[in-house]
Amino acid sequence: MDALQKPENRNRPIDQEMAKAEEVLHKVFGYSEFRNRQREVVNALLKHQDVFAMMPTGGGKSLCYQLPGYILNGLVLIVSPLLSLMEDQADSLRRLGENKVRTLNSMLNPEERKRVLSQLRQLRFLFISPEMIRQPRVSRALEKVPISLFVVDEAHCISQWGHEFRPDYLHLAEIRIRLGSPVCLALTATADQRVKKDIVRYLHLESAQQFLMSVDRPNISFIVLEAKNSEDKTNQLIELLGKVEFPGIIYCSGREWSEKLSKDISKRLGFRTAFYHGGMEPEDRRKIQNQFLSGELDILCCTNAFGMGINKADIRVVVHFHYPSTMNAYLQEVGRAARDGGQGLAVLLHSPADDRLPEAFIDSNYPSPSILKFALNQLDQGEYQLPKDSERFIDVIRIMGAGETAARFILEQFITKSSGRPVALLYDDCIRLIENRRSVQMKDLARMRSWISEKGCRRVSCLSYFGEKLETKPDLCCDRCGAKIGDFLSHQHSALNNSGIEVDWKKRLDRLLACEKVEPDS
DNA sequence: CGTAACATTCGTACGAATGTTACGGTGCTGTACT
Repeated sequence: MDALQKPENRNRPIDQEMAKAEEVLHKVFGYSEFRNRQREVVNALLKHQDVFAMMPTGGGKSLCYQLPGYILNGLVLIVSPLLSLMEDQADSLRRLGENKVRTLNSMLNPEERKRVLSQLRQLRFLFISPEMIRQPRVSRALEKVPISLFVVDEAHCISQWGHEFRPDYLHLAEIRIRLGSPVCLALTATADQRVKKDIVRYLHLESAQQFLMSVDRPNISFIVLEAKNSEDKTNQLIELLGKVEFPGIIYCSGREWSEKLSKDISKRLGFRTAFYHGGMEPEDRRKIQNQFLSGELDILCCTNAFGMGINKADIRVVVHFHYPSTMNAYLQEVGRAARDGGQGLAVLLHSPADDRLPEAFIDSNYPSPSILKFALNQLDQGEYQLPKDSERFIDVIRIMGAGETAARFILEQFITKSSGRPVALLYDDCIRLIENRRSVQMKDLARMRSWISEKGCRRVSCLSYFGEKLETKPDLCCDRCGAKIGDFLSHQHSALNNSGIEVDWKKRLDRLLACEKVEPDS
């Protein structure tokens, strides 16, 4: 214990608070001691200080807001990006015996929502989306209730999604002020310099205590493989997967690719595979996710839809069949490997043809100048009653050729910036904003690309981007430091005889049968 | 960039060959319809 610590809070001596925290840690959570920097985070929150914490997934982030919920007076409000994540987190609290926990989202019918809003004073934890919390009816109800802690889980979403994809993320600071500026806790596993800056800026965390653990994962090795085209990449992938340990995740940039690779791997290697992307039904996504988590799948082929909130300790390999457009996203995805402390492998397959796709994604976030001009004029002339007609507006703009994100971007700009200003000025603002944002995203993309063609140590280069220095280099660091696929040969393949045919027929049969179940048509 | 779906062109005047264009990723929400 910190016996020398000064009692900094007059009403509640801090050591007494922390003694209480220890007690809750044992009695409610059943842990004998704090892990990582949980103690410091909890201590700061109990002293009513804002906290920005960066900890690896599985490092015990949830406890940082759960525990203070049992000591502070008032509601712990947790802003969470995904419905499934909210439900999972609420369930895990219920499993601890907590019944004063609710979620507030579109899965509830109107009566259930009303009931939750009328019960706020009796609750300890409320999970909510950034979109829901921004609704006037909801924020008005929350204003009337004492909020002990304003938690933003997966806070990198502010930077990664807030500017274009989910603009409500950029309005959390306003909401926080409206709720009486409660103590704020921002949590994430991965934040590069720019993401950190955005989190601080858009949550008003300038004076927050920062507990930032290193993003370095010494037990994950980095390898980049060059390929001529996608056929070459597929072959290299199959060859690779035939050698290394699983389970593994293959990230690709298209839904169709995830399905195709899943079928190819299953056909050519007999592995238990499945695919996962945003175009699937929620039940199917849940089913596949559970199968992967419980070890019923060897390989999961997916888009970037998969992974947030996923905590599977024994993932051995993460392959990027296409590369993401930021180092932050890359490290986030790679960081899902080897949480158990065993050896992990991150392989990026690169072919020249891949280089256009990320730019196409960036561009699809914004409308063309002509569509922007047309849309703003329509809105300005009152062609649409907002918010009633917003979906009709989105549809019209999409038919003109803009993506949904681009269409919503226009609407968001109009709603937040138009009041009483000439539409021409708003147009100029939008053009300037688009240029700025595009250049920021292109810089991130350029950084990602330069990492791929990096001649020096990939770990050193990656860490420097996150503002860190490499302390000690692991033996199997990266391809530039001499690591090769051959260093990661699976023990499971010692069961292969010289002809390459697996001897363990029972295992092989199990796998083939499982494939039938996952993909009945192949 | 690569692919697929559609359009145009050629001559085998209705099916094959070639040309053009659109698309690619992440999720919340409310409301009106079946």
